[in-house]
Order: sequence, then C-alpha cells, then structure tokens
Amino acid sequence: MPRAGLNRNRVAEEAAVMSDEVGLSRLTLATLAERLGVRQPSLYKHIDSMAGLHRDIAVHAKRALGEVLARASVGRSGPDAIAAMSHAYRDWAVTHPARYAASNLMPAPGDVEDEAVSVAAIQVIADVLTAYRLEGDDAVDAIRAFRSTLHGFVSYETAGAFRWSADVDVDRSFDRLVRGFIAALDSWAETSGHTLTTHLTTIGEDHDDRT
Amino acid sequence: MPRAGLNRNRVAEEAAVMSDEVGLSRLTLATLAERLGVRQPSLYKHIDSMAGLHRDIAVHAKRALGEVLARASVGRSGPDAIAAMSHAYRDWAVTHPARYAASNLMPAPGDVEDEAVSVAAIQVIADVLTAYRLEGDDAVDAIRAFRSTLHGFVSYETAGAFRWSADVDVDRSFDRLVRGFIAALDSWAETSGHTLTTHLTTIGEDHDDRT
DNA sequence: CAGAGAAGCTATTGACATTAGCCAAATGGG
DNA sequence: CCCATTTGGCTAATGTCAATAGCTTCTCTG
Repeated sequence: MPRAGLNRNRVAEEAAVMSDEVGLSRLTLATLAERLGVRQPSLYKHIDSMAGLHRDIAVHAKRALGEVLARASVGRSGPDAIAAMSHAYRDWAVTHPARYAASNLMPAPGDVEDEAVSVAAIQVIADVLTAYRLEGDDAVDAIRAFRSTLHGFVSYETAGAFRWSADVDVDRSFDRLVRGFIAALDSWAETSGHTLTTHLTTIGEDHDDRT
Repeated sequence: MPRAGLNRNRVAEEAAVMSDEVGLSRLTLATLAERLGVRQPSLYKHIDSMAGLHRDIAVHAKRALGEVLARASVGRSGPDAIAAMSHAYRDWAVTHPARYAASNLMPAPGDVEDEAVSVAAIQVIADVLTAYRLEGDDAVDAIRAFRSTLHGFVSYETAGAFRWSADVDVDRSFDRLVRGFIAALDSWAETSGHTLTTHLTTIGEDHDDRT
C-alpha cells in the first residue's frame, strides 16, 4: 500500500535503462515492473501499451540525441562541425544502443510531440550541412546521405557486425568514414546543379521492423 | 491426414514470403502454419524454434543477396562495379525488406553454414573493392564504409524514414550517395598509409536487436 | 506386407500483454 | 480537520504466442 511514486517519465526512463542493458526486444513489462517495485498491471496507470512505452522511449531518445548533436556542433562549422557531430552521434549510440534503436522509430501519424522531436533532431543535422551552401534537393540528398552513413555504421557496430576482422580498429574505420563523407560532400558541392528549395515537411504512416 | 509435403526449405521459403508481406516481427507460427495448410505444432517437425526459423530465413537471404551482388558485378570493375552492385543491393533489399533485415542477423557462434554464407556475401563486396588496390586495414575500412553506407540508406528507406521531404526523389538521393562513396574512395586511396594485411576472419558472439 | 521412421494432430503449458474491477492513499475545497 | 474525488496500486482473468508431450497415420524400404 505504500506508493512507489511512479509517473510516465520515471517509467520510460527505467524502461530505457533496462532496454540498453538487455535489448529493446527483450524489454518486458513483468521485469520492468519488478525493477520499479510494482506489480506488472500497475504499469498501465502510466503507459498505454507496450507500443506506447516504446514511443515514450523513442521520444526521450530523440530529444537526448538531438541535444547531444546540437551541443557537439555548437561553435563549429563546416567539416569541423560535421566531424564533431558524427563522433558525438556514434558515442551516444554506442553507449545507449536500445535508446538509439528507438530513436529511429518513425512517429505515428498524428503524434505531434514525436514528430516535433524527430524534426528537431534532423534539423540540427540540416543546419550543419547548410554550411556547404547546399540548397533544396541537394540539401535533402546530403542529409539523407549523412544520416544513412552514420546510421549504417552505428547499427552494424552495435549489432556486432564488425567482429569479422575484429583486429582492425573500429575507431579508425569510423574516422575514415567520416572523412570520406566530408570529401564526398566537397567533391559534389562543385558539380551540383540544384533547383528547388524543398525542406523538411510532413510525416507519413507507420513503420514496422527496425532492423 | 493427407500429408502436406513440407520440409525445412519449403517452410523457410513461405516464412520469408510472409515476412516480406507483414514484417519480420509479425511473422507468427500460427498464421504461417495456416498458409502452409497445417496445424501450428506440426511446424516443429521442420523447425527447431522461432529463432531457428529466423536463422533459416537469414541463411537463404544471405545466399540470395550474395548471388545478386555477384551477378551484378560480374564483368565490371572499379566504380562501374561498385555502382552496379549498389543498385542491385538496394533493389533486392527494397523488394525483400524482411529477408533483407534477416540477412543482417549475425550468425550464432558455432553455425558454420550461416557463417559461410555470411562471409561469402561480404567477400563479393571485398573483391569488388580490391579494384582500388586497397590492402589490409585499408580494405577493411573500405568494406565497412561501403556496407554501412548501403545499409544505412536501405534500412532508412525500407523503414519509411525518407518520408520527410517525400517530394525529393529517393532514387536520385541514392545515386548521389553511391557517387559520393566512390569519390570518397578515390580521394582516400591516395592519402592512405596502410600496413597490415588482415582480412575477413572469425566471428563473435550473438546479436540482439536488429534495428 | 511388415514395421520403422517421418509427419501430422490434439491437448497442455508457460510467458506475455492487456483488461476488469477493487481498495487504499494522496489531495484539495469546505 | 474532514470528507470526496482522483490517483495509483493490487488481484484475478483473458487471449495470443511459442513450445512440449504423446498419440496416430502415412510412406517407404526391406
């Protein structure tokens, strides 16, 4: 009968911690409740559903990642900012693998809060890339390329996919990847014939797997 | 009691098809059995477990993807081969999203068959990149970079993450990404101070999430 | 044509998420 | 301070899965 003093944030926070320990897919309400000193159905006073809990983790994660990226790039610009942001991104993802995975979940269609933090995080990246004077479609291409590059590397790394040839330093590989991306950006900013000035707009439907 | 004529391959194949339709995480033994005209527990005559079924899907997928990549790069070399391979990779992944997700699952530690097909697929990439005379650690860096680049883009695309600014052509973005990677490779092959000649070797432990 | 092994089936179990319905603890207005 | 309301927690029960046990029926081989 004494109260545990839970609330939606506390639950999401502990869920995030637990997820980072055991993996997002092994986050279970039974053990989460146990960790919070409460019976399993009691969690429903603070969450809607498992999916809702995942969403809460995702929203927190997106916010945190966005802040990390912003902090890393403040005061820098151009290649310097890109490099700093890249390393901050990777560091955060590696130390919070499940939160990172959650941060890549697409917002549900009418979820304005989730949409907002998603856009905000991407906007940090967009702002940094603007240093290359890319506009319109070119900027979108660059943002997609940058996000893809980082996400691919980090998700392989957190999945342990680089244990092939484990003796080769992963830090060095990442460093070269980032340098390579910057080089690519340079070499392509010249040749680019851009047009429109489209930008981050609306959001689509649901997602699925998250591989 | 007429027999359904199932076997391990047939089950894995139908599982792969169903996964591509509904998503790997929504692959369920109940509906899989139904699709195969059999009761759910009967599947266990052909599979070990859900995890085993995922492994079977993964092995098939890795083999298929490896063949697709090999076919795309045969007769080509250098940037041409990389571009062809990249587009084949993306096309296959987009048409088989769940198989693609499965293809990124790490092999379990003693699973020699899975390890073999995994290495084989990566080896196709390694062979193509060899055209740049990258050796040892440099080659490993390049392979990691290439796989990361493709995987990041494709997994975002299949997750629907590019619906931000949906009006910008995704094909074009991919094309530029690939060109950018090639440019990066060029610009870095020059500056590279390499050393060892390490290569694809052994495999590590288990995996987890597959974001 | 017997009989062994493979391939199905029904019945059960156990782990989860989720819902219903009850009761106690905070809380806040008189 | 006191009671009414809201809030948070609990037990019990349900439904969906994966997984196991144990029985029956094909099927194929000697």
